[in-house]
Amino acid sequence: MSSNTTLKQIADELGLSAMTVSRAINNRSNVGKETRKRVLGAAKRLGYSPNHIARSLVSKKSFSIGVVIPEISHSFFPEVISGIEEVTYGKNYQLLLTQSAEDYEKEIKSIEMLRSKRVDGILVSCAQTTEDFSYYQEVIRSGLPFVFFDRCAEGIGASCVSVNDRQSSRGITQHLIDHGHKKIAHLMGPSKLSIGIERLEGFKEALRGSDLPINPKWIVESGFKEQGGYQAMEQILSLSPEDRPSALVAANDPVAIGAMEALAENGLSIPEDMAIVGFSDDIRSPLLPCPLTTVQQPGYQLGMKAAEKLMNVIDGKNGFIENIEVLTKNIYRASCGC
Amino acid sequence: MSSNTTLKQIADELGLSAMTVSRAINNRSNVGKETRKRVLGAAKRLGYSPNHIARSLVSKKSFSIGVVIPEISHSFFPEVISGIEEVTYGKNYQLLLTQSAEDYEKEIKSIEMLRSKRVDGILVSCAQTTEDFSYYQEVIRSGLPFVFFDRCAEGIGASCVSVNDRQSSRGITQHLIDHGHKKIAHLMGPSKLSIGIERLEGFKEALRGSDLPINPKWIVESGFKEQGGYQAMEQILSLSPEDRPSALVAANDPVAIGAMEALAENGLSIPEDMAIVGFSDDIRSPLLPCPLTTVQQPGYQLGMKAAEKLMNVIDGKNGFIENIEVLTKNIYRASCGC
DNA sequence: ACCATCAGAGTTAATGTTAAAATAGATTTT
DNA sequence: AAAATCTATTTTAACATTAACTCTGATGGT
Repeated sequence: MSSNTTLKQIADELGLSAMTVSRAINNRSNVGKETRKRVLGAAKRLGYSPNHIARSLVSKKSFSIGVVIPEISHSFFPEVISGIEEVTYGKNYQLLLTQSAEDYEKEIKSIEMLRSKRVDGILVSCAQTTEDFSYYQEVIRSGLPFVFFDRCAEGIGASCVSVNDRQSSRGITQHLIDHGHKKIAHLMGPSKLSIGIERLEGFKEALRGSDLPINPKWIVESGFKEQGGYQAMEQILSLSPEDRPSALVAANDPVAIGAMEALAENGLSIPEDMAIVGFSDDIRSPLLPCPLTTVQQPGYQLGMKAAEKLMNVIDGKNGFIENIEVLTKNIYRASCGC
Repeated sequence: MSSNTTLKQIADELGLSAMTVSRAINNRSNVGKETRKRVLGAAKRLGYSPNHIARSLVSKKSFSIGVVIPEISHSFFPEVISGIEEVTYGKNYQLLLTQSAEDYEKEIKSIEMLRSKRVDGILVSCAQTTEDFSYYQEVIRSGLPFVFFDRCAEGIGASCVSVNDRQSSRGITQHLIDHGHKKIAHLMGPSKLSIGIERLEGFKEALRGSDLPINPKWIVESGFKEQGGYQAMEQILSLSPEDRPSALVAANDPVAIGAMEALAENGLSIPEDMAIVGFSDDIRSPLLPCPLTTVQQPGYQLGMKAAEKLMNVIDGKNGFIENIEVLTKNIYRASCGC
């Protein structure tokens, strides 16, 4: 931190007390007109910048909020961050952004540091590898405002803002059923995260609703990235042809894209040999060789809702624990057979 | 900020002074073995989290650095942020991320707040609309470590990390010339930013090098977004057919994509009626109806270099002002005629 | 002429932490 | 046995700001 002008320096220069200078600069009452003018002049001349750190120490308010995300360069998260920023900027908060890189250890270390920096609240989207939520619980119990978004841990005392995963998953699966598919697979997300569980449940609900078989061999954990999708698809393709599904619900678009690569390498065509639907409407999805049918998640809106909820918790108004769902929209392209 | 355990509380509980507790927790010398054990135990039990704000006030070091970018959801910037994070995380710094939304006012307000929060340094990529650099100069003069990346203001006393814009622009323009084009247009970036100027200069150098005409009507300012590209293209298409260029160098890929839309709407085909090259290798570029030839910018690497330079300035080692260039790579696809 | 009121200041103390100096007791050196 | 050294600890002050109180002199009403 570079050397900076202080209130005291301005005060000495003008023969005033620090308190009067503070009052003048913060536009409080009980400062003479002429005095205020002199103070503001000196502040400008000396390039005064109020020391927010000292201010925070006194006020116990940092006007920073921590944001923990798994990967910045996954097109969905920048959208969410934009939404968060939109809300927090309006309330004069700034974002301390940390990336977990899908690594639980790094996630914990980041949260610990954010807490140490006395952020006024934290927004977290869990890493793929997160399975132990005890540290979260400790933080939440300490009273630090805490809201999950997109990838949530449920039942540990924090609100969660996500899309209506179960319903959306059921809906997009139903769409494949409507196309006449009876053998449908699911490349599922991490089984410890709500998002993984909910999408799986929605998938199962749709199958059950149409009395279709739920084949455990057709449910493969794939994570959230292209490579996971590729590997999961290979696993499914290793089944004998008559044992193979005819359609596939992927945990998200990157996974679907990975799966498509595996199919292409095996000379199979979409949607004839295998219909595919994704989740998240990646920026690439409409441009793929076979454009991907998917569930559009309003990332920007989700970010806004999460930030609004956190602001409410911080302000102590409507800070109760709740699950907020943002509604998705199906985008029908060619990969489902439409 | 939620109520938190303090050193003093731990000290009182154990009948020690705050200083001893501080030393125990920070693993300093001159603390008895047994005492240290008791302190660490109590700290854990009480859920102690060191108050980084108080620490910063004393040490004049916040271990936060400010990052100001124009748009988070432009695929290039998340890459850069990842690179920055990679470097800063290793040195225990965290990122205060702010988005200017291409708005100069917001940019200034953000920097002012970052300065107030006493970040240890600032990384800035200028907004499109930034034309007045006097506030930057004031900040730089105040001694706050400051590094520009990607979109720089030159000659105002700060280092700049960018790609070799001029050379790259010359190279990709040359490629169009090699394809036999003689009438080449340029949709240029903002004329106040180094990136806009350098790419224009590189473009001109290539034309001059082959004794081709530089037609002012074929140089249109387009900003950095799809819409700007669309509008600029329309302007060029309003020229009489014999007055039109046969090829186009866009300021970046989004601009090229906007231009392609305008061409498609006018029933013109790429690359037959108009060859196009872009800049930045957007994630969409390989997937376009006519895949876009472009210049790949190593965003992650650029972010790393920028962060490393800033760390050096902060540490006072090799903090001299310099322009660092990260090298690009041409990606040849169909849009140039290849 | 007296008291109440009020604007425009100043003073003190507090925020949580750490650097630097001081102290007390034990151990070693001379 | 006195002096020097060392270890474990406490004390004091400082970081920049602000809340809460206090002080001073002017104004105004009776």
